[in-house]
Amino acid sequence: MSEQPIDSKSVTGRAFAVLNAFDAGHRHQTLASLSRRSGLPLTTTHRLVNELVTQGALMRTADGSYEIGSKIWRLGILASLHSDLREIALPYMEDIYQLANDAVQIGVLDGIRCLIVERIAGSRTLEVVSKPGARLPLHASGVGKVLLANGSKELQQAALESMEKFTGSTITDAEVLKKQLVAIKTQGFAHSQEELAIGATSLAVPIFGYGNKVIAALGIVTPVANRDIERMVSVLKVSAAALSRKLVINGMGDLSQLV
Amino acid sequence: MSEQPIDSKSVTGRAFAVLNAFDAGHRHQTLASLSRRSGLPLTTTHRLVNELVTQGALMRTADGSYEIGSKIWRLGILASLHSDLREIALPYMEDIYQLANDAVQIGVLDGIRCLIVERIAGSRTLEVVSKPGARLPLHASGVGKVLLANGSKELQQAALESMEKFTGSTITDAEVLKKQLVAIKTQGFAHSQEELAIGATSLAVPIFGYGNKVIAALGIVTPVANRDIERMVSVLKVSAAALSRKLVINGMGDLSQLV
DNA sequence: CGAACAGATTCCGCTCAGCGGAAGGGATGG
DNA sequence: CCATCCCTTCCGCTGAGCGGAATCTGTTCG
Repeated sequence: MSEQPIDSKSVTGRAFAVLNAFDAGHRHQTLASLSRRSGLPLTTTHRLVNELVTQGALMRTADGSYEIGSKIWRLGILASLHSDLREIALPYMEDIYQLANDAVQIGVLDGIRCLIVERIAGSRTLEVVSKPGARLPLHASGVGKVLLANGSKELQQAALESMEKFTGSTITDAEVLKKQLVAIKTQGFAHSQEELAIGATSLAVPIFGYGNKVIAALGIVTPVANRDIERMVSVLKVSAAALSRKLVINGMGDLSQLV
Repeated sequence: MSEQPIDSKSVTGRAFAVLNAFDAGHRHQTLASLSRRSGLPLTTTHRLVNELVTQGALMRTADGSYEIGSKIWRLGILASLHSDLREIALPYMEDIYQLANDAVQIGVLDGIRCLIVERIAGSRTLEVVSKPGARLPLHASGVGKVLLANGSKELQQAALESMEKFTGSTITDAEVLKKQLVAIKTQGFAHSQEELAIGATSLAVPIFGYGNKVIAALGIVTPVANRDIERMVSVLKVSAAALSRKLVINGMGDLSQLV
């Protein structure tokens, strides 16, 4: 919520302080707002913003506010995190979607959160809780749990220390979660029932890279929990296995693109 | 191909000169390559690149080369060009995909090209000719023709002057194309048969914004031309109409996000 | 195996681009 | 009509950024 800890030393640092003022909840901002959120003097912000606009990194909308420009978007899709994964994974995700008609998503580890890198959903699927770019908590989402269960000791410890409560079903007891993580690792899938949002149940399985290291998680989100879990887990596992193989073949078995 | 015309005046200008050195064909680059393509001295590039890496705008891969970092990607998906359109359009695209099983894509006008902003395709659809971020020629693609047919006189003139030949079927005669554009505008759909790539036929219809202004194009790409065109055009038109309405309702009837 | 090359990195003194306080417009609204 | 908020322009000071030169590393030749 508050000011970002920026190093306003270099110009690029300042420029990115401005850009970092944008997030999912602040996609349109006024100059003054950018100044406040970036912690930079208004005049400096003004100059930087103008420069960023001429570069196409920012856009001025009709109402005078600013938003991220198409240049940044076009650069962003070149990031292998997105580009490579998407190209390879989307077809498999489509196939799952055809079967399940639920939202299908892929997440990777990003700090102690799960970054949703790709997601598809039709018009009949439930409201979006997690769009691409969203960073879900590890302890309260299907994809998050998969990554957590296969993560390092340090990661687990860090995650277990900060378990925010989202719904009545959110697990906040470290011991309970620990047991679940063990089960998830042995059974090969995670289940989250309204732990992040009411009315959203999710199922997720790991995606493997080089040396069978877990590099991402593939999951679905269902409005209600009345699905045949066994069957869906099988479907997910089959897809994940095929996807894993393809990723490794295409030299993408690493994906250490975590900020 | 050659050096970009950059204004290396401001630091941001230089920084973006470096970033602009990346494109779909140059996703991984060495420092020297970046220096060459950006037109900046090696030392300067070196310093800028290091700063961009600390900002998370660039990433250094295992082999020492650089690529676009996740920070840029995360910022990019905040661009309304992507975010808004995607959120609203994807469900409709899914529905079309379910019916047709062909690649479905949406493009907007970007200079004298058609920028693919969203695209979905399953594992059984044909090889990717146009991923998101791709900039297709207006005269040789379904979506492009739709935008061109509904574009300004100036746009048409500019486009008609630079008609590159891609396949044997690519239209390069301005008069022939002009006639087609008239037909496209009256009939409300465009058809392109192997004009951009062999084995790729596309069908596209306009998406309307405020005041029935054409703001984007919705199209499908089929491996072969043996489809029932009439039927698919109907499906596309129905979806485009619903999508158009929804876009206007959600205040996105403008989309003048063209570089 | 040493020469020649291409890329990456560190160093450093000069200078001009960037800085931001101050002041001057517009809007909105009480 | 004054108060408040946001945006924009102006301008003199200064240190951040600049890039040539030198060094280091790894690769490809004859």
